[in-house]
Amino acid sequence: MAADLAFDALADPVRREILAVLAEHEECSAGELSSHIRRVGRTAVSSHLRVLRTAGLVTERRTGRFRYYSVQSDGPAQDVIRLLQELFQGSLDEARAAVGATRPAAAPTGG
Amino acid sequence: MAADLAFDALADPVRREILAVLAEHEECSAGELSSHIRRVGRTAVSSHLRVLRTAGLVTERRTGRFRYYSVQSDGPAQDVIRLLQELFQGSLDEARAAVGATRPAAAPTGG
DNA sequence: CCATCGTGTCGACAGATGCTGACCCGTCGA
DNA sequence: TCGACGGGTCAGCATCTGTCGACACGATGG
Repeated sequence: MAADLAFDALADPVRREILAVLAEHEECSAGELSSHIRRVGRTAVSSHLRVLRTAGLVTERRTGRFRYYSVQSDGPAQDVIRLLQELFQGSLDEARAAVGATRPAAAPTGG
Repeated sequence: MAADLAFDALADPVRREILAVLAEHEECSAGELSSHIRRVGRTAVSSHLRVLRTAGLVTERRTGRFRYYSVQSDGPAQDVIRLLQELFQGSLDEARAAVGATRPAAAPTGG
């Protein structure tokens, strides 16, 4: 299950920090990211970025010699959230129906 | 943040399996749990149970020489779900209002 | 009281993971 | 073409974590 990779990727605090930075700035280059994440070096950030990409939690956009990363909301991330809701809010059908939008990709909303 | 422990606890597939069993059976003794989780021994299950308890994802109820475990939906589990929604569905105000009881970013109880 | 059962905990070991410095590749500017 | 810069990858090292076997402890039953 793709969610496996995602859960694993989300377990690391540095990776969650990267995700948080990305969530705020919409899009960041690898260098910008490592500037924000001062607790570890550029190499480490690069490694984490790879893990996040493999897990399908972020997407990469290459432009010239820069690589811009951004959060990928649809896909594994949604699987994780849904799985968690099933586990901890097992009878939240109503809530899920209410939020409706929790549907994965295939939506007209550009990503 | 309490969610840190929870994220860490959720990263292990065996622990997620334990949670899944608990979600289905409502409540299980340690022995029952290790019967369902055949992939690892009783000792390992016990260790995982400790991690899950420390993370606040399950609760223990002692009766005689048995210990019954069950999912603890409120607490860290909700923090995790909320954090994930902020990260990946940043503008889910409507959804949060629908499921109710959730506060917007601004970090609630300092923790 | 003693045997047995249900469980948690300890010590040891193997495999996984994160961090860093060094190195290689591709792009941009002179 | 050459140098500078952005950025990924590799090898090495320290540490963490999962798993198991053995053992300790409280509870139940004869």
